[in-house]
Amino acid sequence: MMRKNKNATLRKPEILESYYQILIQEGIEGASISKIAKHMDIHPSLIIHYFKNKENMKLELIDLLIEKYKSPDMIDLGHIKNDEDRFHAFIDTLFSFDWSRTVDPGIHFGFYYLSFRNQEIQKRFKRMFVWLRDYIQDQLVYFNSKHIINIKDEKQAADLIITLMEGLEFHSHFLSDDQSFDKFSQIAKDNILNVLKNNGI
Amino acid sequence: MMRKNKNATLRKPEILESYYQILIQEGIEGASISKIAKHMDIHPSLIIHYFKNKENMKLELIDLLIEKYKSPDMIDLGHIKNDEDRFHAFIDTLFSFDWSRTVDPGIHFGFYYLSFRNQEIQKRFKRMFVWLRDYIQDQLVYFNSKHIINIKDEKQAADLIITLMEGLEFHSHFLSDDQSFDKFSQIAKDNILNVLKNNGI
DNA sequence: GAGTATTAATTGAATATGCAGTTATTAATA
DNA sequence: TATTAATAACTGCATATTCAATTAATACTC
Repeated sequence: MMRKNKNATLRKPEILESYYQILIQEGIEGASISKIAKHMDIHPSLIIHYFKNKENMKLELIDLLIEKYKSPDMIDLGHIKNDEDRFHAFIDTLFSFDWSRTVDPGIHFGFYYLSFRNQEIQKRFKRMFVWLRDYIQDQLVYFNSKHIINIKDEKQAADLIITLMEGLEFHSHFLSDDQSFDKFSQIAKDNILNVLKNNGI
Repeated sequence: MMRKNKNATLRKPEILESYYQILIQEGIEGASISKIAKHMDIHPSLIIHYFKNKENMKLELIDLLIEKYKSPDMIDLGHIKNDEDRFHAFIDTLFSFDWSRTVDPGIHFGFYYLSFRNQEIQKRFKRMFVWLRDYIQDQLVYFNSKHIINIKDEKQAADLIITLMEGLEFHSHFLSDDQSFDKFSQIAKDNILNVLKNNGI
């Protein structure tokens, strides 16, 4: 059996991808180094070789997933020239099923949970949420200046949007019967549009 | 050293309380049977004796915490006779720090997370959220009939309130600087009051 | 009410398993 | 040849759970 040697730039993403898959199947508690290794048909030590320890691997995966979440092609709406249209596309994207599922919600949740006890993980998520808030705020400032919306405090509005976005995740997980994400997301969107358009904040 | 024997009705809640404490300190991954036993100064086998296995113990703790969350003294506002006052007290309670912290948020989150992979846990939380939604809906129906609020769809309004409540938890965890829960909760409340009072849903 | 049988609570010791991580060795590559 | 990739074998440790033995509390009888 020929042994294929690869280097870190190839191997590390491969390992992280397998880690992610095992994570989906087995959860955080169940995703052990040996299971990942078995899934890749390599020796467990090789994973240690590349990441030194499990904690590092975990953090690198979180970094990767956050970058994936920030995925530019989803939120780049520059091709829509009409401001009103672009505004609606913007809101639609924020509350879209696709974007909320760029990362498996179970995994997302798991890492959120870990952030309560792990400062490094918390730091990363805080950074991500601040990035998101700032991004939304910037957009709102623009749309406000163009009188597409009518608000006084763009930062507060951005906060409210994030609150609704995250609450929606929750809600659709626990109160869903069937095709509920779209329905709930519509309620949330109607609400936020009402706020933004009619000087509600 | 005298050994004090207790019976199941005393011992089981004791164990669950210790489990909860260890859970806060060590997280779900770290809360092992032996750690719980050590904390109580009893033998690990005794825990198995009462709960048969760890999974059962987990489920029983979740049931206990959910009952705690439904704590009637916090949401029983019958003593407030004026409808308008009671309505505001109702909203204040839903978005209050105290209620959201009846259960340690880290633990709450941890079990939410487990519900993605554990059907039994998911069932319990779904039941809890349906209970909460129904409860809120009933209240809204009453306040609507008394013209304290003005809405068309009480169920949708209840859904939106839960979305905001849960989103608030999130938000305050990840976007907090200092005294932020109250501030964010105020934004959420202002928003929902605006919706409920002005026929926004 | 003393003594005894029964049941429940508790412990002790042991088991098998899986875990993350270490060290040493071999193979490929540049 | 030097460096990196990969494996192999192994360590120590913690885990949940089992089973048998022991102690305490309770119920029953004389």
